[in-house]
Amino acid sequence: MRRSDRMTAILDRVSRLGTIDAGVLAEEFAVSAATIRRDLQVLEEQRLLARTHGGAVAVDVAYELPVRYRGGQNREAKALVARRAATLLPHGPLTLGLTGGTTTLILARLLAERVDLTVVTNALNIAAELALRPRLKLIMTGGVSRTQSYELVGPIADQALAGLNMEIAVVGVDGISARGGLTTHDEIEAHTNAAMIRRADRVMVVADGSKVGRTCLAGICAIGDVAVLVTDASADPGHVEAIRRAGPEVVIA
Amino acid sequence: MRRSDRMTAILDRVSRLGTIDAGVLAEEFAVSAATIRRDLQVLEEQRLLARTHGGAVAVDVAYELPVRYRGGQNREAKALVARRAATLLPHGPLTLGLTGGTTTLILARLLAERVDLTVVTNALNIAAELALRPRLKLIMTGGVSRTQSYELVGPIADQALAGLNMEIAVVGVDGISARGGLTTHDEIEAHTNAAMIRRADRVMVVADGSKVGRTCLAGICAIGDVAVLVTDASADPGHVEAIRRAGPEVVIA
DNA sequence: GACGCTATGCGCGTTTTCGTTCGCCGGGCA
DNA sequence: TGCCCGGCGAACGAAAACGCGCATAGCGTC
Repeated sequence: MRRSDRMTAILDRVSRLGTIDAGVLAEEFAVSAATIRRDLQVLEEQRLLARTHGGAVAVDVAYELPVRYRGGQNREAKALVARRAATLLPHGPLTLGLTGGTTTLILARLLAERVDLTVVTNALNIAAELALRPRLKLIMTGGVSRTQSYELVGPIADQALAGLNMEIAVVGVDGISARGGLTTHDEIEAHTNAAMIRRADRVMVVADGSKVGRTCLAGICAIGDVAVLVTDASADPGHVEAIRRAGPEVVIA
Repeated sequence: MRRSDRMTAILDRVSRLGTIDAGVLAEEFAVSAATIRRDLQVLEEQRLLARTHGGAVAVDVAYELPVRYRGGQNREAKALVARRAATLLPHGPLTLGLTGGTTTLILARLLAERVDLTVVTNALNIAAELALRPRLKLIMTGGVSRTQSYELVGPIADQALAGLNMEIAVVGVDGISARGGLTTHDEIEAHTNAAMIRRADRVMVVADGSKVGRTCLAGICAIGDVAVLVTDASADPGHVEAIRRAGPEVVIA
């Protein structure tokens, strides 16, 4: 197993369990304790976790991962969710809103060949992907670029959204739960996502199982505003049931 | 198997799995590790993935958009003009507007490492190029995407620009002449470019010699609104002289 | 057939990674 | 107090991966 994969796995574990033991990690990855110590040191330098005697603990707020360690996380799950979400979209002319996120990006790629489609997005990577396709109409909100997530946010984005109406908004979130509603790591991003949701007739949330039941720093909207949640089988059944009772239809990809 | 096929396969894998191992790829495609490394290097240069030790991980933005319009034409001249234009920009904090165009794109790349820089642009390819640079602030106008030029235009763009002020606007045009002023082939694009010019203290036009003296369909603004024109030695001296008399300083790269 | 270009494989020196070993520190225990 | 012991940091060496230069082979053009 390569270093970057090991780092990803460590981050995944520490964010799920809250605390990890260096000895256990060494055994599990079949590497020496020194290697684990070096890994933890690097991750601590990047403020992705905090070291303790004998292991490490998660930092308070979930952190946005640098690209090199974000790579594989739940990639297949995201692709699965995106494909399922694509099948749920109606045929024929459609105006669609897309927020930023890996899952929405994959969905955008799947939609690239559709005709009669108008896409509104505040995500630069999605726009870059769709700008090549002459068959669909692409509208970007403006705004200030966030380097971590390629999203455009702020008053310019909000103002642009205020003048648009979408039939369906597909929203990628960092957390969704019955109690916390939709949440994300960044409060400005949350505000812009909320602005898009307000202009949409229906809200579809795409989130791989790791996001279900999680609550992050910034709230976007209440769970009742969501029409459909598309997730995968790794989602905790208890949380899924709670969300279902709160209103949204839940589709397991 | 040809190189391009291999590259495509690599991209497909990395986008599905999120992470790949160079050794596995070499074995699977029956080529040497050196070849795989070269492939990965090319793909990384195009920002289609990120290399790690022993392999690569997926990234979420494909930011090298193919050039749609007269890509190769006057390429050296455009690069020359862009480099000269970059030297004319003041040091220190600066708020800069950039319209779409090949020359402005090259200029954007030259500015990528600067600090204390705020860039306002309506060009998707420029934004995609700059989005990853954490040192500079990037603001996009929104708007409807034009597939030919990657520019965002229309009322959303105009509205976004109305709330911004730039010290310098760098404008790429299809034609500039003493009589016709600044012109371009598309009237909607012209309108948005004019909106940006109105919000700028100074206007700098970058245009290779073939544009000088030419007048195109849609007018952007009068020649008197331009502070500086940067062009190259292939520009017709008569037209240059006429422009100089009309007001703008003319710099030959 | 000669040529120029590109892709590929190989060899070599360099860098990165990882395991091992050593000494240090702090806590528990006789 | 003296001893042991687990975890930590630093240093060294081996192995793997890397970058670079060079030679070769395929391919299209003239």
